Amino acid sequence: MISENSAVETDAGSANDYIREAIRKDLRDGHYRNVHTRFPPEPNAYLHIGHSKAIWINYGIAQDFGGLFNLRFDDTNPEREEQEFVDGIIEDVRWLGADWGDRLCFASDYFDQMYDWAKDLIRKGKAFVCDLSVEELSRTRGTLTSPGENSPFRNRSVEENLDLFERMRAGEFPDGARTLRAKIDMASPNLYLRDPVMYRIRHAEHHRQGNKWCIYPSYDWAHGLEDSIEGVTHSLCSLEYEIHRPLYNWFLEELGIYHPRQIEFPRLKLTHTVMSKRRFIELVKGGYVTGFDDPRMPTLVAMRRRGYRPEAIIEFVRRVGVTKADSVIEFHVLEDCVREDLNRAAPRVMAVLDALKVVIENYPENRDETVQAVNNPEDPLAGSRDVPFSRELYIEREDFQENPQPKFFRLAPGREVRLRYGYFITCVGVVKDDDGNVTELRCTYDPATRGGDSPDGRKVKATIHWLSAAHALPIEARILDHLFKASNPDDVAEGESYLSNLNPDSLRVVRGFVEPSVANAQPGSVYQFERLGYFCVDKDSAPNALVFNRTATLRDTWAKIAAKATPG
RNA sequence: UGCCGGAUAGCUCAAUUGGCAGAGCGCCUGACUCUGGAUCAGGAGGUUCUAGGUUCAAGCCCUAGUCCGGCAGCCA
Repeated sequence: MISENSAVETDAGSANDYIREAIRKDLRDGHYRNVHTRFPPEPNAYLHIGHSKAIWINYGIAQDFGGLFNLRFDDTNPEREEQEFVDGIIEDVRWLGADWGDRLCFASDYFDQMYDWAKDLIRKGKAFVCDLSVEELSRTRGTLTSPGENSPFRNRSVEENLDLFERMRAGEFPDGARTLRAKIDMASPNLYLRDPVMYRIRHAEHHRQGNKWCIYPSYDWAHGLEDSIEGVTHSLCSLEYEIHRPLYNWFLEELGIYHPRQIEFPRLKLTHTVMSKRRFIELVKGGYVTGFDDPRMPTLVAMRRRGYRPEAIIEFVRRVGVTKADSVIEFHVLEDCVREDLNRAAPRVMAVLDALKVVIENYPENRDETVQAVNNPEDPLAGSRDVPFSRELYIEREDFQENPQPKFFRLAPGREVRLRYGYFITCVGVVKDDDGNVTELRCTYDPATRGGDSPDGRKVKATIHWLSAAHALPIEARILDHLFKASNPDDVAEGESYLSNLNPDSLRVVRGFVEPSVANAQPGSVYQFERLGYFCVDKDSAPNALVFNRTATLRDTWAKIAAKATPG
């Protein structure tokens, strides 16, 4: 149980923002005795990264104040909603770590109560049945700068309204024939107060209610009621509902029922992506991505598939914080959170994505051995593993330059480097094909440097990753980049759509190799391929055909050094 | 020619009641290192949108502007 005092005295965490501030004041002033929030998605799409902000704010605040959090499906429009999305959303919210206890709620469960309350409003003379068509209603609503006009049906008697409303519910009228409207003020500067629609007729099957109803409540009518019924204290929603708040309050006041407080916050916006259901569908239908869970999409299913962990997403929304300013966050902030999380958690493994063969000339032909490799230098408990070593190896083509540029410290003719956890090797020869392409390196190794240390104390300037060619497992690596090349996909020339900003290189498929220790890795497992980045086993992966998504790159300081060293 | 909201470092955000404008990321420099990663240390970076006003004192309060965003579904 939440006592009055415990709620007030609870340390609201390190986060301090205008919402928490307002809640603290409400508790201090005795407006509410506890804190109860909710996340109310409509089950008409998969959740995206933007929703994680709403979840974090609602759940995080409930947590901070020792309060309760509900997961509620705002399923008031049967034409858009499906069970598939209910299931998907539940999975996503749980994955993020929000805990709604036994309070999994559905707005549609309150339809009876809402209907009764609507009749109360009719009896009070505060609602009426209107016969205007969509077009007529739109025309008489007025504009942003001019008042609307009263509906000719505005002064129907209570009896007539009640009768008509009951017949609406009974299914006597076709879709769109009539609506129930609140009677407020057609001259209000706030358009949402100009006799808003409370019920519309929709002869449609609801994913939970079946055909029980043919009238459905509108968002404005339903939402405050849902909050009130559930005992929500603070209804935290995004900024576009700010202008709806007077209406939210009006319904609760006219009904005289328990009155939660609505507070708004700005939506999360990210560069290099889009965040609307309509566009998700366009991207999928147009074949620009493979589905809602394509790892390039900003949906949570996609990010999960890509290897992002909930810890990283929570950290991201925490960093973004809560303010009233509407803003766009750089995508790299998210990536930085992902890197920070994975650096801590991901086991290291060696993989070569652009293989160059190396033959160790002084290593016996028929021998192989194993060397010990540390699984995660950030985590002493992660232990170590055996990695096979033999005469023929693969290294990254990029780790060799025949004519090394300034500040390039890796392999070059005559130069010695360390094979990570292996031996020091020196390049003694370069084999080329007829076109002059390097096809193979001839090297020697120093047996005394086994494990990577030289007994004579000599240093090498670089350590590179490698694979024993005979033991390496072939993999497909999907190198992912921003879906849109422009920071703002809507930044396009006249007549063009955001689709012209699609990044043609957002997916590059590469054939590479990985060490045998990951042979049985399950989809979802994330590794750091040493020096290459973080990679996650994709769901398309099979035991003999491993597929990895590149979750994120490492911070690439070499790219900066190379750029500086290159003239021009 | 409406209503509502916003504007502080490159970006995202802080700044008790009006009381020395700070942090994270990014950037630069250095240290260290068996990932050119990570980590650590240091540094640069501000006319707090503009113009007035109140005050001992203004990012904060007042006035007038400027710019940006949202709003005219029987969507949520």
